[in-house]
Amino acid sequence: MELHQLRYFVAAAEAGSISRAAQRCRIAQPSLSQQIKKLEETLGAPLFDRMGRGVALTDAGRALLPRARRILQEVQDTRDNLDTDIERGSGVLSIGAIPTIAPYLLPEALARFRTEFPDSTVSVREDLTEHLLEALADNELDVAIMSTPVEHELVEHEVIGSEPLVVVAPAGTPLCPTGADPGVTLSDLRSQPTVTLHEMHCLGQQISGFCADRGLARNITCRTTQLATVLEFVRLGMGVSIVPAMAARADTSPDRVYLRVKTRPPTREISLVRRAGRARSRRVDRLGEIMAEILAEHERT
Amino acid sequence: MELHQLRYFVAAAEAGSISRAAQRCRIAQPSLSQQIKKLEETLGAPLFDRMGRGVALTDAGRALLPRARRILQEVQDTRDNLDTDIERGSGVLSIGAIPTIAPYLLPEALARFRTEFPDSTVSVREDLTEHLLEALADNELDVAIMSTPVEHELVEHEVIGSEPLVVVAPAGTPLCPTGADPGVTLSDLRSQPTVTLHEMHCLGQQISGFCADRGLARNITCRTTQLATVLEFVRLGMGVSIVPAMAARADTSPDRVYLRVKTRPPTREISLVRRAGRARSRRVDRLGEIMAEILAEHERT
DNA sequence: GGAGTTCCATAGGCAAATACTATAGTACAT
DNA sequence: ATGTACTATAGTATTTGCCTATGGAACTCC
Repeated sequence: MELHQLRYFVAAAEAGSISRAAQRCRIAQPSLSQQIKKLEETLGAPLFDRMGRGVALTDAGRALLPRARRILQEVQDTRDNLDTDIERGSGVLSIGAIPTIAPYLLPEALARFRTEFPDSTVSVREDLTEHLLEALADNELDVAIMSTPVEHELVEHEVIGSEPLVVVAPAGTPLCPTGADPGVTLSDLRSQPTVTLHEMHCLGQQISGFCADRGLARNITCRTTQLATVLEFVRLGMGVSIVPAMAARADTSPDRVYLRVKTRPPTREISLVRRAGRARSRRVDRLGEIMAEILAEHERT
Repeated sequence: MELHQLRYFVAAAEAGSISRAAQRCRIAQPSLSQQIKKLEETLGAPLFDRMGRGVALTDAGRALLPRARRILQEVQDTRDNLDTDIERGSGVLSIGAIPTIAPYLLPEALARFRTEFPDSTVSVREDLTEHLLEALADNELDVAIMSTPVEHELVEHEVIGSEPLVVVAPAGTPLCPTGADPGVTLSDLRSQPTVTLHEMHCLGQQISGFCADRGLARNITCRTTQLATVLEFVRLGMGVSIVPAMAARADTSPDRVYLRVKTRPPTREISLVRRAGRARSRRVDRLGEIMAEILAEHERT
């Protein structure tokens, strides 16, 4: 079954004549006859009654006609609307994000994104940096959001913002005696029991790095693989921790307090990562801008 | 844009590789490359990013993918379901009927028909016998319901029933003095003012024929082109008339009485008429059976 | 009723399009 | 740096669709 065969079939059905249909299709009559015949052979049923004067649909032809029209219409629609579809960002976009960013940045970003690209379907994958990089290299993802630096030859990144890491402590912690300035220094944590994120997360590694850099040997009592678990331990008074500011923003519990680091505050850099060599995607570009805006808003407040 | 190009495109998008897609499509890799290239040219946009290791969709490719899948699905559905569609009588059937039958027989017949062929679309044309015959000859109609005899070389008919013609008179007419037997003879009409249907209708001609046959010279006061108009004149006492029994059945007015003709009652024969040389249509056959059933029911009551 | 016209099917040739083999070029992996 | 995997290109073979010519059947007109 081929598209031109369907076209010829519909033309013949509408014209009631193979000759006239051939004229309208601007081909010779035998060509149209031949293609109709082929179509009948592939479908296994005669489509027309031939009778000297013109042709008339059989039951099979009557059944095929609306289907053929629909298929041809879909093809025409594709031709007509593909440019618009591209413009409007139709189709599936696969986005990756690391677990310490995804829940805090993606919902807001994708909400704004969807208002701009209502026809867009987004597929989100939440995974560790290294897995996301592999997925990008394998073209399974169109873009990923993660924290730089990243190490991968096939991948290129674009910094879209940064955010401070802050100290989280149980409410009523002796770390913040005065209400005037709730800041701390990292060395204030030396005496504190500490809950920390597993170093499988890049954030866990970054935090370890900051502490080592500043000569802080932490008293780690617990190491978990989810930020949500870290926060729950903190709430229960098991210790303090260091978490990204976006996690602090999202926290509504009265049982935890967040303290900024006064001197040399640690930060992490957030980047949009793409497979090198791929054409720019309007939607990916725009998603990066949206996330940059959100991070900038965070920084201002 | 061709179906095999869409197939190759979808295969390449799903495989993420032109080589693997070619394997799955059981063609050589350069052939698939070439067809993708042609598709890109006709659409005016690159569909893939090529990068040594596999291919990845561009914005245009992402937009095309769902449309291509839909088209291919429609084609597959057509292959898979055409036989079922034929069986179930899908598609448009064009039916003709003369005006003195259509309103009395078609609604009931098509109601039953639709319960048997719910996917069927029916197009009804109401016209005079000669026009219907032309339409049949031109294959504009699949079948027509009319009163035999019909004169046309290209057409064949099948009698599906017959019905008596009855006398209609204003309520309180002196024609039926006794309640015991409401029948009349045609010669009873001799003294009556008469309303009659125009002879453009075959029924009008048939009635004239009957009267002439029986030596009845009518006193025609009015000649109209619609049975409904005839009946209205009768209601107002302008005269009596002769109408088909199916019109009597449909009449609920208390202002008219219907009287059967006792001796040599006139009847008309009702037939299913088709273009000669066309393959039998299950739906047309069944429609004829349904109408025959209805006419038989009429006769019994 | 017969000649002419119209229409569809078949046959054979031609051109275009598609598929194949071979190979070059590029990116990635070891 | 070499080898492997993948895509693109070139050239050839084959298929396929379209064309012209023609035959046969049906309808029309005289």
